Amino acid sequence: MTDHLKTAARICSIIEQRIASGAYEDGDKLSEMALAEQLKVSRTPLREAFQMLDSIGLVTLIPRRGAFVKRPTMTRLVEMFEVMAELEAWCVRLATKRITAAQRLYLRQAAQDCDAALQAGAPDRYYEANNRLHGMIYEASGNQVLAEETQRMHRRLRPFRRQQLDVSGRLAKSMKEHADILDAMNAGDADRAADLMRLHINTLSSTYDSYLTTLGEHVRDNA
Amino acid sequence: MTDHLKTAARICSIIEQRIASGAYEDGDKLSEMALAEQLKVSRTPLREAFQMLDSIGLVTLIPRRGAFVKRPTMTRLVEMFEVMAELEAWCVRLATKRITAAQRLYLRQAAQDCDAALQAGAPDRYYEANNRLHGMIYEASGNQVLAEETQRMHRRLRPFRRQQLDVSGRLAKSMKEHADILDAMNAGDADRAADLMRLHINTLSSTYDSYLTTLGEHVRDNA
DNA sequence: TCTTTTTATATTGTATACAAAAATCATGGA
DNA sequence: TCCATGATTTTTGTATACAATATAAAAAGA
Repeated sequence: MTDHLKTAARICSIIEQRIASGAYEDGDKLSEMALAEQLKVSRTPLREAFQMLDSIGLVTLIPRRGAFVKRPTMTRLVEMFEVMAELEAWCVRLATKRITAAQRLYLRQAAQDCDAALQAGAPDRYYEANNRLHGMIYEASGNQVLAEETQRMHRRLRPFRRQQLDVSGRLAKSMKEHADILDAMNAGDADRAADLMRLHINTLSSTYDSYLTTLGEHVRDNA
Repeated sequence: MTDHLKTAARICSIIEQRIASGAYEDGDKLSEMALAEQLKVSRTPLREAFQMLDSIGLVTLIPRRGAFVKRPTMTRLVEMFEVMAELEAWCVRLATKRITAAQRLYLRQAAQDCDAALQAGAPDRYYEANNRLHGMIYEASGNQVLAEETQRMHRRLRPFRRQQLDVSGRLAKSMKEHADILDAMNAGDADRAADLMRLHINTLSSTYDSYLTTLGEHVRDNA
């Protein structure tokens, strides 16, 4: 293998997308032999991928029985966003108080890169800069464990994210929200920064609404 | 294998304990062949265990190079407790508003079982009932994802927990704190319940101080 | 003697082989 | 016809084999 970037992770991403896109339905059995042949890998790295998927809650591994698709319901997706919003809000609250001068510079740079990518209409660059901006806030929280957990939750939401161009000026709105959050941070207003972040994540979550249609599910009036 | 309870998890626990106890030092290379022979398993389940340990941050997996022990520093352990405290506080805040009648009953039962085990001087039963109590609060939050993440963090802290009998009336103090938290929940005072939970976790964290000595590390005046 | 290049050894990543358990199918009885 | 029991086939869990890379050791050159 010249992949260098391990096969299991690649397989994991593929199956992830299939689950998110609805190619697999909830409860579907993932046959090792069939998938191994289809994806041109042996069972060993495939089983590794299954474990990854299990750890992010997209499949259920039942001993001696196999891997079964666990497609998140809309309710569960909302719950993931609730957790995400709260984690990020906490990060930004801590970061407001603890951020270093260097981190502040990197953060400003990431925000500028977001802006530039938006102007240039380059969604890939926007995506990268946006991740860098959020990741920098996690780090600036000064709590490495919190940063890792938040990053993990971010990663878990990724497959359900619409990777589309800017529809209805959503990205522009995000930019404005970023600016407001950074302003609150610079002003040292941790509570406001946290509240703004919560709103920001909720705004993002609305872009996942399309998931609902592919799900054919009624939203429970919970959460 | 008649284990039924998968070997990888068992291996994972063993290595976990070795790391926590200081049998392995930070940075130690975990040789697959050597460990496989020592633990009487093949490389396959051993590598599974390595991945588990990687996912809970106790080893670093470097491609084509191997698994290396990543022993948490005291700072990191404190960070884990910070996250734990915040997650549990959030759980109890939500639970105060959302708990069902049935869950309230189970919660009360778990608290009584804690008490009974304490009176009987049965640490194993206390341990089980205590886990049940906390787990019930996670569930009662009504956010399944939050509950899972909190449970996960609880699991991660387990190897660093002193599994000792009641020293200096610590368990009795815990009991009182449980009672106060449940009182606040019953009174519908979410903020107070959350604050009390934070204090409760911080009390628990002090019992991990012994880790410091085995670590031979100076606590940074951070966090 | 020290550095660099080449060769040999050891270790990881992946594929395959084998054993045990589960699922499927078939047969037999009520 | 339906259910139960037993044989057959799949499928999973673990061990091993093989290929590719990294580590070490040795040899050559400065």
